[in-house]
Amino acid sequence: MGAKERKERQKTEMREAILSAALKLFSDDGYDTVTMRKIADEIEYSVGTIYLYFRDKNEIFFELHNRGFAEFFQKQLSVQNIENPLERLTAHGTAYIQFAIDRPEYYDLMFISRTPSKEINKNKHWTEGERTYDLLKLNIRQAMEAGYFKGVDLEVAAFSLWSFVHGIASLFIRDRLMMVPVESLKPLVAGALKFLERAY
Amino acid sequence: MGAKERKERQKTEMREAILSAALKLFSDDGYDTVTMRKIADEIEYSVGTIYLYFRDKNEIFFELHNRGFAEFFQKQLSVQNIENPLERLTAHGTAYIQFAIDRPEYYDLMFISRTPSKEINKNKHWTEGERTYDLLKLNIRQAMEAGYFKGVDLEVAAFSLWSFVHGIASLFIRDRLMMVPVESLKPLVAGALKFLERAY
DNA sequence: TTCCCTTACTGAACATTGTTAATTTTCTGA
DNA sequence: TCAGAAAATTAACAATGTTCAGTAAGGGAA
Repeated sequence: MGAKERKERQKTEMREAILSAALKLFSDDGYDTVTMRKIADEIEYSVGTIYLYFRDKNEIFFELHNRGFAEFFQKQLSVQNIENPLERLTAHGTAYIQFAIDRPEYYDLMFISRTPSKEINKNKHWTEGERTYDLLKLNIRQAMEAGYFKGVDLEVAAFSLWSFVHGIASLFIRDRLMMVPVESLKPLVAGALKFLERAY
Repeated sequence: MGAKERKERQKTEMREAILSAALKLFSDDGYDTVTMRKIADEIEYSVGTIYLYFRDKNEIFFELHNRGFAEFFQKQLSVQNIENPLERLTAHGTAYIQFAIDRPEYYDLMFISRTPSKEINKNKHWTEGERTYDLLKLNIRQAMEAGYFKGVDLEVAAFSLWSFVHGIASLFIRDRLMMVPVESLKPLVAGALKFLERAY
């Protein structure tokens, strides 16, 4: 009598297949070259079928945005075992930027593209973004307890640190660093993170 | 015998008209809603005509990008009379962010959108961006002479400061600041700039 | 097994986009 | 005035997201 359950399972499997296909295309050539027809070809169904599982293209990209965050959050957590709060914060920043470099399409979708922000604006609540922000605040709070950020408001510190790493990541991803030679990018980023420590 | 000259003038006037029309549409509803046909309607010519004056849509947006920079550079220069290097740098940052808030579409086109970066990549040289970057470096150098940024590399400092303000601007423009209430945005930005001063 | 209703899927069609090229209109200089 | 050049138009093309009438498949009851 598991007919209903099987139906459910098939439904999620199909959604899964669509998302995987979209992700594949998207990682290969960037998300603005992904078309509904290409996705349909990839899963070997017709275009119309996709619309039985997703309201529209935005919804697909919003789901991919969520997957990006899942992977991102893993990476973020991997530095949490570092004892020294200062070191941990900088490692946190490095991991952030490294994610942007390794997974530029994901980063773009999560923090730059307008595509998912329309979806986000509907519920007026960006769960994934907030979770990341909270982790950052946690690490800053612990650094504060260790004597850093004297006289600095927690919100201000979190906003500043996030803006800083996001600025680096998004200038890189959207190709606005032509004036710095590629080979000096890495030391520049490391230097910038060291520089920011002076404000801690 | 000024026929040739008149032709030239008419040509630039037409380009001008097209750019103005594009700018109008673009400021009203955002650049991704601007279509060639809407521009054509606006200037009361047919679509094809636009292609006699611009190679393609990218070229139009690249020109708008240049205009954005002209306005931007004006604003940037307006803080150059401030004597104190520290104050001047922070005013520089404030002016940067204020431009992004006042002219979000321009800022987006100049520093975020992929549209003009394709055009930029052709000559492999981003004149407008470099000019801005040089002004920033000038101000940092003068702050260094006044004793700030001890032991910091000029390139690192410039990269850091730019990333910082760009991070703020682009998170704002691309709607990724849902977790901060609108009313606290202004003090947050001011606080962030003050916070960064600690690293100077 | 057979029948029928629900569910799943298809694919042609639509409107909108940037871009092109053949055609028509306008201008210009002898 | 008129032929050649320049400017402008318009229909067309391919690609896009999305919809919907039609077709196929599935599954429970007789």
